[in-house]
Amino acid sequence: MEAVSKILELSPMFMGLNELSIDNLLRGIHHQVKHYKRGDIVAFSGDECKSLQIVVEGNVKGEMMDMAGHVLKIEDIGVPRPLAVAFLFGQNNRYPVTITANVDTTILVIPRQSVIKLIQTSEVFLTNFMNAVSNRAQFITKKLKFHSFQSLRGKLADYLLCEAADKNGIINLTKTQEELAELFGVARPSLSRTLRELHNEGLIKADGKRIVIINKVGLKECIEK
Amino acid sequence: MEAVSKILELSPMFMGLNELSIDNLLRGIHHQVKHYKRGDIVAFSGDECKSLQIVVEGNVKGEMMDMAGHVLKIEDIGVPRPLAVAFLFGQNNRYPVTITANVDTTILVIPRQSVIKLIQTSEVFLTNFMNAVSNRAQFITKKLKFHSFQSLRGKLADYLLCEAADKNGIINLTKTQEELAELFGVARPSLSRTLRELHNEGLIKADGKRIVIINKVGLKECIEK
DNA sequence: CTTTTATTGTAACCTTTGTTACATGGTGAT
DNA sequence: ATCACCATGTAACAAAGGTTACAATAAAAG
Repeated sequence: MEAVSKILELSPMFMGLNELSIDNLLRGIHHQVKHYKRGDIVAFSGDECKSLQIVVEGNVKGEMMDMAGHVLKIEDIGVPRPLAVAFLFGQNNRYPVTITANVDTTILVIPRQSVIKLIQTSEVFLTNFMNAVSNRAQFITKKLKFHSFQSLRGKLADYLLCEAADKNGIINLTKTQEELAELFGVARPSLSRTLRELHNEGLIKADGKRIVIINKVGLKECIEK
Repeated sequence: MEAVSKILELSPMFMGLNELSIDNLLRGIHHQVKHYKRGDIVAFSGDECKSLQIVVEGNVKGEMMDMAGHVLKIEDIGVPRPLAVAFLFGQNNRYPVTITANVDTTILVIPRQSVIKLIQTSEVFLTNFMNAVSNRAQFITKKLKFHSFQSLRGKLADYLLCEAADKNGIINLTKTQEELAELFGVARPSLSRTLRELHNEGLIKADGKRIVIINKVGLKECIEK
């Protein structure tokens, strides 16, 4: 716990403030620290969002899901990033995603009222907060575009090219196909099939987790810009 | 022009302030008024977003599009709503959509620097701005969910049920099928087909622009919650 | 009241992705 | 080594939606 403000120094919420100032700020407001075990649900989609939460240890994932069990993974959030920044104010203060701890995780919880106090007290925090909310909107907008216009082939090409950037075309997948499929919002066999197609067409060489990009230009052409 | 602050009184950006205070605020900052003719492009997707814009007359639409000419309409924005609130700060200050004037339109333009000044000067404006950015993020999140999980059938059912709410099941479509298709991000004949299917299945009675909901419960079951 | 243009209906066919099911292969625990 | 458990590969088939093309209407313009 003693190291929390040290960690927060690097957080989008507190960047630009030094450890001491952060300590002082935190001392003036209500806040608590919560611990979660791997697999614990931090927040359910639809829950009311009453506090700003900052991951100070471990990491969590946020995913949307429907009744039929379809999952769309939005992102992983690790140290020292905030959760649900864009759902603390405005008119719909409910988590749009379910937040699950990927590993044992510690989260700093700052209630809305205290966030307001922080905003009023620290101009730096205000600026950070505003930027963070804007960044969220921009991030989600990018997702919307990605999922609305990109075919599975395009999504995969885009992903592979990103992963391979400055690693001269060699990728070692860290995610399972199941995870990737959720990230793209598709069924796992579909992903597997498309991967195979890219392979058969000679654009990539896929062998388990190891993927080598053979034809970068061709792969780029798969992305519908 | 004399009426601008009167209009702004009702804007999400200035609500809670009276005409006089708004006048005073505006007098202290740089701003301009721009006029657009019906069909004019107010901003291209990808343009840098350097100013807050508020529609004071007419209305505009925002839509995403890809190279292949596919269009996803995001929304119409009319008096006295702001444009691009979430893209003024944060790291990616570029319009994610192309903004087009639906009719002759007048827009109040407030450069970023002046917005910062407004935020610093008026606590009400600050609160409004923060809420507006949050609302944007929430709105886009809802869209993402809608497009990711809902089949065309579901989108249509959802739309019809919303349109018919408190009009006891009778809808007079104001949009053309072309427009609806863009709103749902699908091809026009697909929309037409699905409409016909719902009709044939006895869930609705569709005759041109006039649609009557026959089986509300059945229609609700089309929505994948 | 025509003529023109925009909107709607619809069919045939194609492509993408989902669904289900099962085989294969790796990996860690006992 | 053996078992249990994932992750992966893959095939057959189904479903959703896109594409193209054209006919039938409706609406606006003259």
